[in-house]
Amino acid sequence: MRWSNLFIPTLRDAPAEAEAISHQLLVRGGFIRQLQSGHYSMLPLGWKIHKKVAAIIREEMDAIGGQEFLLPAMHPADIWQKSGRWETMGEEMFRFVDRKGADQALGMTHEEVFASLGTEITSYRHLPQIWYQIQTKFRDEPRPKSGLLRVREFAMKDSYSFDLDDEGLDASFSLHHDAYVQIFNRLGLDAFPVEASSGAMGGSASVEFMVESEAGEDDVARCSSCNYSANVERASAALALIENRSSSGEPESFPTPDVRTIAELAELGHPPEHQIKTLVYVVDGELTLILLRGDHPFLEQKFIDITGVTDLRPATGEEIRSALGASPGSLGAVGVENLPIYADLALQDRTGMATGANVDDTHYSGVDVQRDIAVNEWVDVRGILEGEPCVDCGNPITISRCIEAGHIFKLGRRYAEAMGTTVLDSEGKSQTLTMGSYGIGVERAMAAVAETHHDENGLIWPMSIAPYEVAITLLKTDHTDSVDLAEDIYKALTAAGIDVLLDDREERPGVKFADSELIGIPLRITIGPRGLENGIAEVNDRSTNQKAEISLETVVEEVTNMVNDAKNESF
RNA sequence: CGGGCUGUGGCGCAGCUUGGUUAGCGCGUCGGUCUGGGGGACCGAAGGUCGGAGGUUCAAAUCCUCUCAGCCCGACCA
Repeated sequence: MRWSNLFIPTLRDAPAEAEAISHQLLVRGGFIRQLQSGHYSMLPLGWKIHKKVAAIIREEMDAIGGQEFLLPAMHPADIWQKSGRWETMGEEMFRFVDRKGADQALGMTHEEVFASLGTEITSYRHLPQIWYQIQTKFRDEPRPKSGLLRVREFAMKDSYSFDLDDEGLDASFSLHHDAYVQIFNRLGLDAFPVEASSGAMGGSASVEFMVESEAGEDDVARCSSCNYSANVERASAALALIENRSSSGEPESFPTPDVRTIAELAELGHPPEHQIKTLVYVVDGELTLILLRGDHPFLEQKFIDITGVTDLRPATGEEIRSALGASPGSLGAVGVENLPIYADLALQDRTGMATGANVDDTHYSGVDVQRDIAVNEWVDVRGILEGEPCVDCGNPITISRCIEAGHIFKLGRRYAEAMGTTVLDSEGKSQTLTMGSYGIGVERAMAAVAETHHDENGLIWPMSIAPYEVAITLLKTDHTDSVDLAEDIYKALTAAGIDVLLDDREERPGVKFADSELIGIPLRITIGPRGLENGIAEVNDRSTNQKAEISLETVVEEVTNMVNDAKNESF
């Protein structure tokens, strides 16, 4: 294409509201524009990348036997009511009523619809099936942010596997796992799999594909030496050994006026690791105590995943006072018998602990957890800390910020059961299918690439998804020989199947260089009188900043090879 | 939902405290001249309901009230 005919509205300054670097560069480069918070228009340049990302995903899904569908974005309420998610999805699902008075929703994901279609699989002989689509999802996010990273309307590749048994599901899951590795590799994303929480999707296991980036929203714990990696929402760590302090025969109360926090109690000679933190939550409507070591944060997601509760919120001050008779700061579980008590595993066998006495301004010391507290259930609900020992090998854990680029789930039979997705097995008996679901957000993948592939001059797209593979920068538009040469090279490269952008605008060279770097075209051929005289063209590599002077005789062939090499490199 | 910030041509901003000609500046855009290997110079021009509504006032971008939108932090989130 000729740049002079294209709509590529580049900006010198990023809009003030853009903070994430991917957001700034995608707007400045003329790839996207915001319509409203969380909704972006794809401009021609952005849409070209979008299509290339989607094409890679399609190739890899097809390669594992996936079949492409396209399902409606708008759903009747009843399929969501069948799975129970009409209620549980809450405000995140866009809902409205049509003219007939029927409840409608905009699809945030498609387990229900695909599982319904799956009822037409009638025999085990037709299994396994892998079905997918690349389609628009709508989610009323409480806070869209960072440009394309978290939006309310986006294209998602979502796929769904149907199998008879767990072995089949494992196989389908593993195929997706490998396909995802391949997809992210081809996108130029350094994504790694981590154990994840399944959240609202439910199911037995899930793996997220993470790309390390400050712009991300997840924290991932990784072992510095072995392969252990997990989202902190479910990560575990071994405990560094702590010597128990001795306990006397029974807890002793002592006055603690104005002591409200772990830190304040620590000043009185009770370090955080020798304290019990008592949290009061309302769990599915029931007031509940959750105990942790003083220095350990509580991770609600781990609690939800372990207990399977659906509704969890901190208790209010009044609720706490009426149940325990004291205010936060002096709470404890010693002697509490009428409330359920969950305790973190780190408190097991601990003695000589300090905790609130359920009397304002009073604490206990010498608490023996086993002896003095009626723990109903021991659970791993603490957030792990940087540097703690790995559960597998004992080496220190590091925690890093990541973008969740993909997430794959073993769903089990939950949705198939709700939708009646059954087949007859080899013995003629009806069996409910087991499902997996697997997602990649297309725009988020673009943003993740932008977030990790840029320099001070702009974006640096990998060859595999670059909007144009080669830019021809024509320095002097009134120099006939240059124009003719640029046209010839443009035609020859295009004929060789290369995506070429001919910058034939009547702009000064500096503007053209700056623009081609901003929009991140991987290779640039510079054509000008000076090179012409010497029979050479200058070829610049955007990622390495290397320049080569190549004879005009061979430049088409060499650039073609460079493009194809770069495309194959990431396979 | 809680906290903070911001809305003035396509983009970035000033003006607001202390109300007062025709609302400025840079970038970009259009026409022209000179230029031409890293966002060039000069001349000329177009483009603005100052987010919206109401109010105070002789007079409102500026003061008051309400409201809408956007961004950031938190909560929340496949």
